[in-house]
Amino acid sequence: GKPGEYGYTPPSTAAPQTGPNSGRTNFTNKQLTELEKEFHFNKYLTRARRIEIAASLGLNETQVKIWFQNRRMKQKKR
Amino acid sequence: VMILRSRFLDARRKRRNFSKQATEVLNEYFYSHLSNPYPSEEAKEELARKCSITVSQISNWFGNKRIRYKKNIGKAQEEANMYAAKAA
DNA sequence: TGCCTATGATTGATCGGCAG
DNA sequence: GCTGCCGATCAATCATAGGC
Repeated sequence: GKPGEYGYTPPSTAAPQTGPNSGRTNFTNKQLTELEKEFHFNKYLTRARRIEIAASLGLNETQVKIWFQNRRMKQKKR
Repeated sequence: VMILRSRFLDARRKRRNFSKQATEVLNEYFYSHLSNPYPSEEAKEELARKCSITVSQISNWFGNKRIRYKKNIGKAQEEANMYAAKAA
């Protein structure tokens, strides 16, 4: 979702490219387990490590990058 | 779909509704700032004290309220008028 | 007791702003 | 000029609470 000016936002009419929501990724349990394991080892990823993780889990770099970003924010919240 | 929701078995899922007084305070703030229902960090802290809940819970409440209000502008109008009258 | 709606929490992804 | 991160938010969804 995109944050923005408060007001009515018409539902997106974009056709789902793949799966229920083309926009939201549904990570598998295995992917989450591996990402979590990596996070406990390193809170930040280097470009090289990110590419490695993404490839091994069948995800793209952006998904891995965003996951770590959200994970850090989650940890900070508690 | 067999997506293991085991991760959702998080204890935090065992929520409890906020007190009626807390909801009153939150709704009063929301409807009196309807044109820009985004409380500052300071405002959130004050609301958190008044409602005896955490700042994160205040953020969650406003996040849910903003989205759900927009999806029901018509139905929520009644609630909006109620709090507008209360404010006046 | 069962079902449906209300509601708090979670999370992948986006937006604006800042730093390198 | 471009990329990553932070903080806040969005939007969809989950799971339970509450009402009938």
